[in-house]
Amino acid sequence: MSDTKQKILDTAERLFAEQGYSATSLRQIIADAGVNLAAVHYHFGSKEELLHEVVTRKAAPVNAKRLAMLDRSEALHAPDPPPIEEVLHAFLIPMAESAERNRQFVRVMGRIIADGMLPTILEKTFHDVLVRFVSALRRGVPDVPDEEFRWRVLFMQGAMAHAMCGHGAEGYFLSRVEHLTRFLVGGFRAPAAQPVAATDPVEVER
Amino acid sequence: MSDTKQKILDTAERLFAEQGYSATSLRQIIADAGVNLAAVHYHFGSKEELLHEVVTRKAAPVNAKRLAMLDRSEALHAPDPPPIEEVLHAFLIPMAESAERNRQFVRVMGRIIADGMLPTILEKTFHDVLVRFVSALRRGVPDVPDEEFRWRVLFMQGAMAHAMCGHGAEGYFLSRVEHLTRFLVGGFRAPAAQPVAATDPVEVER
DNA sequence: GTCTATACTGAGATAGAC
DNA sequence: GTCTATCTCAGTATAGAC
Repeated sequence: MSDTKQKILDTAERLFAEQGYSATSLRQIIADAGVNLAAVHYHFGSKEELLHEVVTRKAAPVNAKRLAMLDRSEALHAPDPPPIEEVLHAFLIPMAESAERNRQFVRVMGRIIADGMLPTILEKTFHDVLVRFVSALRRGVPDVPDEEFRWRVLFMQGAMAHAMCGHGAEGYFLSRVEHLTRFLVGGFRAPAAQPVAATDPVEVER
Repeated sequence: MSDTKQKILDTAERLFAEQGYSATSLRQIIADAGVNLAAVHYHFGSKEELLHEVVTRKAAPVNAKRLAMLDRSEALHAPDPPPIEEVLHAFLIPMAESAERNRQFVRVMGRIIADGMLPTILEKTFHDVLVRFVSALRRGVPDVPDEEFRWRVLFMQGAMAHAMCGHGAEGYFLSRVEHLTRFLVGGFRAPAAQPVAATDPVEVER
């Protein structure tokens, strides 16, 4: 990789982590990196593609570790599905460990979410991983109907996103994983389609 | 309210719902509304303030209904805390009903979240409501330690945010409320601070 | 008080010379 | 591959008409 490209990537990662994606202009990046503005578009095409490369460069090893942990967990319990605690751990712990080693990465991710770039980046970088983990979770809660399960996956994504960028994104990420896992396990294992509020007087009245 | 101001608000709400906040330029709004660019800054001061007024105009009655439902629920169960199912319903149902009547509002909210404007808008518009509901929830799960509870509130916010803007934001919002309530109740009532994965072989190995 | 016309600054993107 | 110059479009600010 050319020296120019490397400098752009490193500088962009630092500034995105410090200020967020939208708040960081290409002109600031190229000034700090000491390169020319057009070099960004030559090497990356656009600001969004630059962000994409910043993310994937760090996310790739995390995702590899996630899949490795999931593989082991599935092999260990085969032919039964692994308990969803383990599935969630396999997803969350590699990210948390990366966060301890490289504080900047998780901050970039948090900033992406806060900047609303999540859907674009998420689909490009995490699609394959998500598919694997969602199907593992699916096998772990066989009693939950399909539609309910799909909703719960969506709720889980929201909870994870907030967990990552929430206030105090500095502190011990591994302890946060424990909190989050307990919460998600409770949510996924909750009884499905029970008329929870059938006798709810507040609701009946409306 | 002046006709110009009204036209700007209506047009902005429609375009924000259709395209999102960042993707909608002030120039597009004023072109569609048939007013002058400077009128926006005269009446609202900035694009962000315009969004703020678009949101509060619709959110105010929703929040009022939320608090009314919570009041009734608390009075009904006093001196005991209301079950968290009812608290969550009191929060979610008014928004869902508003969504059925005015599809555009919930789409604006979803777009705000997707655009990352959530923290700013949320604090300004929903702060008081959030305080009331969080303390009601707190009383509903007395066994959960404080720190764990605070995390769960954060996870809940994330799940709610995703639930609102998630794919299929068109369909029956009220059924979505039921799915979400069950998930959140499960998460909040999950056993706290249990070493879920203490014997997790995948984790022990690291 | 309201609104119009216009100018200012900074953003991302691009064409073309070297 | 790299860089200069330029383009378009954004949000914002101001002067002044009614």
